[in-house]
Amino acid sequence: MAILSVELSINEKLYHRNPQRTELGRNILRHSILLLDELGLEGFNFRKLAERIGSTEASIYRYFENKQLLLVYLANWYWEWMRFRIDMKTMHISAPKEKLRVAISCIVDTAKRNTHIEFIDEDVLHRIVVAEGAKAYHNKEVDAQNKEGFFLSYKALCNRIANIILENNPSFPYPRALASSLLEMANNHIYFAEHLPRLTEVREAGDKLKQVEELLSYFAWRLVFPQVNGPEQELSPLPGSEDGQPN
Amino acid sequence: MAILSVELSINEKLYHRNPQRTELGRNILRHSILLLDELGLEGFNFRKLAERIGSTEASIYRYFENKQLLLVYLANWYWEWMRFRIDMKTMHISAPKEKLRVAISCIVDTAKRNTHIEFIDEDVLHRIVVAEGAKAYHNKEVDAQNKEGFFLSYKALCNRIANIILENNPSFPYPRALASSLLEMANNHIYFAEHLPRLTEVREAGDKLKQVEELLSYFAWRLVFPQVNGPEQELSPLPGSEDGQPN
DNA sequence: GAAAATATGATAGTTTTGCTATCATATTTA
DNA sequence: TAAATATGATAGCAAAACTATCATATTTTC
Repeated sequence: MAILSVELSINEKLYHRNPQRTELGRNILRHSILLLDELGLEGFNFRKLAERIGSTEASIYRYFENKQLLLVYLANWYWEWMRFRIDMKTMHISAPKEKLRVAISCIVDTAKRNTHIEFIDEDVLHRIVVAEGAKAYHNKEVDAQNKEGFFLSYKALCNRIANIILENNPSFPYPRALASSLLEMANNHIYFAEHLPRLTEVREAGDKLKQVEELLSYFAWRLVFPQVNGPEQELSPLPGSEDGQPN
Repeated sequence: MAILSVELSINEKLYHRNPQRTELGRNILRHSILLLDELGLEGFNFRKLAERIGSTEASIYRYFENKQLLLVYLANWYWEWMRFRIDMKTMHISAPKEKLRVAISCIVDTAKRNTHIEFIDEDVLHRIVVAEGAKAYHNKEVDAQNKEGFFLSYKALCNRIANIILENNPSFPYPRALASSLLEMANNHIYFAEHLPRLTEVREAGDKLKQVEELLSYFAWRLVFPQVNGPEQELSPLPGSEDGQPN
């Protein structure tokens, strides 16, 4: 379990002052993650965050223009981190199928990290991305923000996964669409299992992340290799258990 | 082109006063859709809406508790409307494949309506659902709101589609997950094509909705009928055109 | 058709959010 | 040691997110 001191590179236009470089900045990152998790984006604001870390609103505004951009920053951090993990874990693999399997396990975040970054709680950040991530790009400023490169990390991540898909099937017609759909599905089904279980077969009980991984594998395999049935081992990931849940 | 005067039934807990029943209520619905489309959820508020329709903030609060619940109301309206369309258009069909094809065309909203409701601009509402729909359930109150039944329409819709999937393949292990994923994918890929085109193969040019329909069909067919290739006609919906778009 | 109930508008006010400005002081860097 | 930079303290403002009250329509009911 190494301590990663390498700074992830995040688009500089996302902040006024680089939060990874100062004590206050790292405090803002650490506690914004915790507070966003507690309150949700709508309940969260810079005043509460300042209070929590014993600083002032004005100081926080010196780092981030507003909470939406802080969210975009955190999302970028997550996307960069996921791409880094995928690269790390697929680098030495040559078999395309195994690469795809590993990528999917990174997407659902089951590929347990052997690295930690002191000021980012990755599990809590994962929850935030699951619950609030889509809000990073669902707003009226998307086009302007996209022009500034705020979503380059997401696109690079998507592209990385799309390439692995193409390595498996060079004539697959929708590599990017499948990649982005796998990314979105991972978040959605984790969220649905917890809050709107009627929208998915993934169950809160047991290892939810493992189930999501199986779901994504099932989809990816059937789509990318139309005649085959699954990532070597399983044929039908989930027994069609009659659900007893009412919600 | 009939005028539908039937009131869609929306969970009564979503409003204080039924907006479909009064002139002001219908004005709120009509103009909230237009204004949400213009400003996005974050830029939208009841003051601006009141100004737009020549009423007052207080009057609008007599109908809806806040803008988030108004959004949930509109989303419910959309879900109910989609389910109604699917039922209408599949009712007389007995072939499961054809049912699924029709359902998908309803999901992406290409199944052009032959009905209109005077105070709802369905095309604009569709844009709102695409851009803001996910915010209806991504908030800290989901669990409480779910308990109140605010998402019953979405679940019923998802269930409807899941049943059509099962009619096509009774042993398909993820009918609900596929149904909700198709619903989410429809919105996402329309949005991506417009704002983040690197995340999808769907192109802004040409008939975007038709392309999304082909994408969803491709996915659904490969998943539900693993040996077959598409909804009768096409084998490979999109030629792998090298993309010249930079975003 | 009068009385009662209900809906709207007008106005005002409260609290919270989102954000900017200024100044003093601490800390770092040159 | 001087200069630059970062933070904290404080203040303030405009807008958002409501709530309350009262007068006047309008509708409903008896």
